[in-house]
Amino acid sequence: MLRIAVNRLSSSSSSSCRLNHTAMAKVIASNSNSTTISPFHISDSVISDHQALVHNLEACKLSSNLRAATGTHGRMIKIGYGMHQTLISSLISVYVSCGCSNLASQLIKEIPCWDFDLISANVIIAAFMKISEIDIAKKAFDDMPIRDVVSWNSMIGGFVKNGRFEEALRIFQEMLSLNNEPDAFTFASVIKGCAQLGGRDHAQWIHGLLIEKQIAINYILGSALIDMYSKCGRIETAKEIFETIQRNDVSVWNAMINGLAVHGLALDAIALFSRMVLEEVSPDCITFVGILTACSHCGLIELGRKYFDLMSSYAIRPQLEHYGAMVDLLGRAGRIDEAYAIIQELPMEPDVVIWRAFLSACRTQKNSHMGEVAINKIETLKSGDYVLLSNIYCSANKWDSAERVRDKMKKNGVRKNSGKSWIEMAGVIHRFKAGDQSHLEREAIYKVLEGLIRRTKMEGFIPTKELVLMDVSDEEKEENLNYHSEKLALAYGILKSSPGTAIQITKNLRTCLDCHCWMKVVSKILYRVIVVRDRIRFHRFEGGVCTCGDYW
DNA sequence: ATAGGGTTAG
Repeated sequence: MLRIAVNRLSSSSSSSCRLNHTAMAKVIASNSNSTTISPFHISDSVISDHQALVHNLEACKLSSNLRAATGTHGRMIKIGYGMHQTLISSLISVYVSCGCSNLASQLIKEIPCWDFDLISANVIIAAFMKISEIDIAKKAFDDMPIRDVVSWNSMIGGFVKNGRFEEALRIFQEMLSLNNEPDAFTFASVIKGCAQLGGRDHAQWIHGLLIEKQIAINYILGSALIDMYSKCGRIETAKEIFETIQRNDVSVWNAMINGLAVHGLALDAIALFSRMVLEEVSPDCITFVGILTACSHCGLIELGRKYFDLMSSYAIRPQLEHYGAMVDLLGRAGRIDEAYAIIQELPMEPDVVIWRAFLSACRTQKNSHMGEVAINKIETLKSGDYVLLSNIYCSANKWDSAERVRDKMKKNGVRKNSGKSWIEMAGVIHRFKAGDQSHLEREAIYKVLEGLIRRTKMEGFIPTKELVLMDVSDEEKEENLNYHSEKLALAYGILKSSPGTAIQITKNLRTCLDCHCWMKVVSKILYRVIVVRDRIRFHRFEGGVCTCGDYW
């Protein structure tokens, strides 16, 4: 079974915390004789050693004070609490919140036998899920003699955070089958997972279950539901929910504004912003991210500028992400110089996100010179960066330069992540990567696809080969345009659904130019609506045109 | 001890 790519894992590790075990021992040793172990200076004579350590760890966690944490760790060992399970779990949680995942992992490996009490085990699951040490979290969960709703929620939420939606759903099903009652926390995570999956049946199912369990829809669940229905292509249902729930929290508005934005309804998003102000809900920094990206994806340059300037009247100072949205807005619209000017005049240091937005603009504008400027600013190049640069050279007909990028990528051992698309049929998610051979019905799927390719050719469709060179490794050479993942998913949809019904596909990357053109033609010759949700927005193909107006 | 809405990229 294929797995969805994990996008944007939230692992925050500070460079100052990259200690190995020996270093850890040194820090501990240097602190254990110190008299200022506790940030609160609790005297041992007043309370017990154990209680003092508990207090210390609480304080360390609140202040994210690594030095104090290692100091406390040292003291724990010194006074014989080194293997105390409750303290260990607290310490692990402190190390994680300090961004020192390696210390947390090291520590758990030193525990010879795991017999954590309920709460300690829950702490450990949450901590290791946070740093994507899924196997450790799983082991802690599996070893528990008794679990409560928090244990289940931490596992489900952890899987969702790490992009493993199928496992999240599986464990949720297991929770239900063992007659454990889900609560609002459980639903928030499962709804988020369904949002990422993008399947309408899954969305309907979890919403129905939420109603059946009579769980009150607070602003968190409300935002999650709006987000889910938007991302599953049911913007109308999202709007209905928005109208019926309490809207006094900004996140509900943000979810709705972003929902409209991913559907390319920038003007509706802006109208909602005005209504929000009328209803006296203050926009926050995320509201503006939503509005600016809405403008960006629709090419509304002047409106984008207007809302960027409007931020100050709400006392919101633009952050990197707002500047990033502006770079994207201008770059996408072909105003490379203005985008570059924004970066140069930043009141803070540009991050990789900014440079990637700029690089992406260089790609759409086929500007290899500025693309080189951008790529040199990105310290650790990821596969996507190489692919973008290679694509820039290809579209500028600089084949030898493209070749050099691919060689460099190979030399550095970077593999291109393949695009994945999936489609929900009768409540089951079917996943495809480019040239996928793993589906049970592959023969029928390829037959449908080849038939479609013939028909689109007859219709005069010419493949856009400009980027074919982007296939980076030898093994992937056979991945040609005809078998891109979205085409396979579409073929499966056509194979399995009745004529005339709409087909909805979800993709983990941006849709490619060739596939986009092709989908338009297919929608026309089959008289069918095809909906593709890509990484940033929805495309609705009907009668040979797409709702994105070919601007994306 | 567990939950919501966010910018870039293939």
